[in-house]
Amino acid sequence: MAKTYSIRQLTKEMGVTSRTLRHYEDEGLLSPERQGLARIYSQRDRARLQLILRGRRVGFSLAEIREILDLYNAEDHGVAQFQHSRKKFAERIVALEAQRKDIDESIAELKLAVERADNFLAEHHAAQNPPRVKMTGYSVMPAAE
Amino acid sequence: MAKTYSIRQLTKEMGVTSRTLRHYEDEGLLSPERQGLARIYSQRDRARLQLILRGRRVGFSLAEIREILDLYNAEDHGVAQFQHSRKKFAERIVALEAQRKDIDESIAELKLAVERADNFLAEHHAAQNPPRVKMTGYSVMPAAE
DNA sequence: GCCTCCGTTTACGCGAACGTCAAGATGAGT
DNA sequence: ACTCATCTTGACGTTCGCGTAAACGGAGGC
Repeated sequence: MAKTYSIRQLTKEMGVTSRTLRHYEDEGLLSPERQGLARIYSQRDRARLQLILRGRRVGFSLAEIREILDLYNAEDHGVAQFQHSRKKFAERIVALEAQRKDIDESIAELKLAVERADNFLAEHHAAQNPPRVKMTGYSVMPAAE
Repeated sequence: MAKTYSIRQLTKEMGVTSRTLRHYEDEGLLSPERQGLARIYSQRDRARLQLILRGRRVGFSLAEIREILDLYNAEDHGVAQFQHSRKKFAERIVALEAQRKDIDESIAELKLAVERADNFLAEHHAAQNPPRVKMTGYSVMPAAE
């Protein structure tokens, strides 16, 4: 028999609440089997959940995630549908690459900020009780553009 | 005289509405000067706005952005404050790097999906009117884990 | 004087993504 | 049979990030 999961198991493993899983079900992102009332999650459900959560972490809305999942999930497609899917996927890729650029830039800026803090702390390590200090040189903002 | 911007100019340049700028001001993210009632945005305001918008694109909440901006912006810090800032910045960097990993994985998966679509379309290009086709091999989901 | 922009404040509204009760079903253990 | 944990289905509440009127204030052109 294929391995299955209770709702509790899955919430603990994935770090979400049961409410979240039910919400995803309401939104059509998951559709676990039932044993009576209880939900029984399959490996496939678990895999979908992982995709959903990663989608969320990269900023997709649940509606967007559902769309992607539907495109993946289709069992019965014509050529036109495949072309449509391909196009959608390609669009997502472009958006994600732009987002990665934003992230890289943010990281670079934060690293600069860390460096400046380190410099400051190094300077004022020997000095005892530096009572108050004005920011030197670099103004309030990192250089824009 | 340093260059300044009206609210309209800034909205057009940045692709946001005036409501958004006022909202950021309400939230303490911007504080443009005034000429009477009218807002006058400086270069610094513009730079901050760019940071805000990029922050939003990478998934920061306005509260988080304000915190980062405040850390940047402080004019008068003690050693303890600098240490605190440094720590916060470092945490953000770690989070962003994790996020970049998620993005890279998402991109990789979407590229696979595009490839599969291309394969399908190549196969069924010569064939006329492929009426209906079942997904072959790869199941509903990409391999989990 | 009046129109037309561009700007302002105040404030209610909204969709997304859940949180948070309330009230009950179901099975396992004693 | 009783308790207990774990599940269920509503259904209203909350936070965030603005959208969207409503109502008004100058400044410039005709």
